[in-house]
Amino acid sequence: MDDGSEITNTSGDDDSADRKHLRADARRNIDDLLAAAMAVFSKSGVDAPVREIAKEAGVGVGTLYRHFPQRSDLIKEVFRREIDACADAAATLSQDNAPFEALAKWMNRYVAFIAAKRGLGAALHSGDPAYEALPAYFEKKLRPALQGLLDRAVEAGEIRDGLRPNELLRAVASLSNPAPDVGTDFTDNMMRLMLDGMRRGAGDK
Amino acid sequence: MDDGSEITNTSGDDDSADRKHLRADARRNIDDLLAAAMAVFSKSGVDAPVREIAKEAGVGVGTLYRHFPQRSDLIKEVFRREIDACADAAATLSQDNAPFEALAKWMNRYVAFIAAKRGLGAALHSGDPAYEALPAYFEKKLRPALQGLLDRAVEAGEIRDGLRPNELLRAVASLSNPAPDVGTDFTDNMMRLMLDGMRRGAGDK
DNA sequence: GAATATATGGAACAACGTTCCGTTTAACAA
DNA sequence: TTGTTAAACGGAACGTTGTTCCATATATTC
Repeated sequence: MDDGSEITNTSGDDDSADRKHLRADARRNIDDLLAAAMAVFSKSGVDAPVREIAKEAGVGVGTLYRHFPQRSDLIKEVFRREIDACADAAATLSQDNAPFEALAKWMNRYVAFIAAKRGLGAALHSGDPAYEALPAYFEKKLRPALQGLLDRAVEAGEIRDGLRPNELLRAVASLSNPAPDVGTDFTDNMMRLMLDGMRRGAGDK
Repeated sequence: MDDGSEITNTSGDDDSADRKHLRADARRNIDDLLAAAMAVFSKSGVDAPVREIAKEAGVGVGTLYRHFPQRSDLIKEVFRREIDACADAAATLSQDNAPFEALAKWMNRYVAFIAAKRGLGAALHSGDPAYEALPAYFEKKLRPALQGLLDRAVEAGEIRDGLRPNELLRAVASLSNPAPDVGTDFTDNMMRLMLDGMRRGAGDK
């Protein structure tokens, strides 16, 4: 039943075990490549040429392919890290803000993450099996993060109960990938609308 | 205000005017190319190589590019024709069937059209300006077609009033582009559900 | 049937993802 | 420190893509 398409199976930090018996230059190059890929993707979209990423990282394409045998492996790893960062931000925001404030800030964080990824949606729906595991990872990490924020805001009586995190995530993802005919602040407006709608008693007169 | 990205402006058949002063072999090759493209797209998806289409049509790539200066021009023309055919089917179905039956059959026709186009969704959301005009053409041709079917079914008292054709079209398009984790008959099931829900008094007990 | 504008085919180009392999270098034992 | 060696490196080279170019072929017209 293992289709081999799971995202690098890192429950916690067991990839640092893999990294331990890597040569020092290899570890450094992997880090440089991921940083370069992140920069290039946000500048030129996920369709950016492999050579551009290698150049930005200051390594040859051979080195890139040694660590990421396929272009999609690099994309997946970058997204995995960004998803993790986005999920982790929930805890931090929750500590530093009032419940609803934390929720609102995290939603905007999520919007920024999705919106910055030009071409990600296209890649996900391309039918390429290399990306099949990404949506599952999205949900696995992001749903609990959002769930925690929702629970806290519900307990504080700031938003209403029964909101389904998966639906919110999907809705935001759709709204952040706007059609070409709508304005740029469309997403912001819809987000404000959604957040207002979530407030307790929003339906009352 | 003309952004030059409109779909070939064919109100009626004014492209046959263009075709008139084309050489006979050119006309024949254009037809062969469109037929070949249609066949290849449905067999290998819209990402199929240009050379494969040229070979299927029995012409050189030079000939293909003479008539369709960009790959996307060929794609757009194929879809324009299929959209037209789908819209025209509404009138035929309306004549040969009872109102609700015609509506149901047309919806399934639309589902088949969308589902057969592997990679179309990705192309539409790719951000490539070459495809920007397609959604508008979708709506322009398909909305009136569906509107007519809805009106007739409403007048016959078979479905309820107030259904918005744009929403139905968008919903069906989304449902026909299923995520990889759902089964193949997902779309059929959802379509049946929607059609049942449209029936007059579907909400009653 | 010649003259000519038009259309054709496929070699050639640039850019892409990916592979290959001669060279370099980090790691470790002596 | 030095020598040995497995690991990692860089970038030329390959195959496939979209697109361009132009010498050749062929409808069309008179």
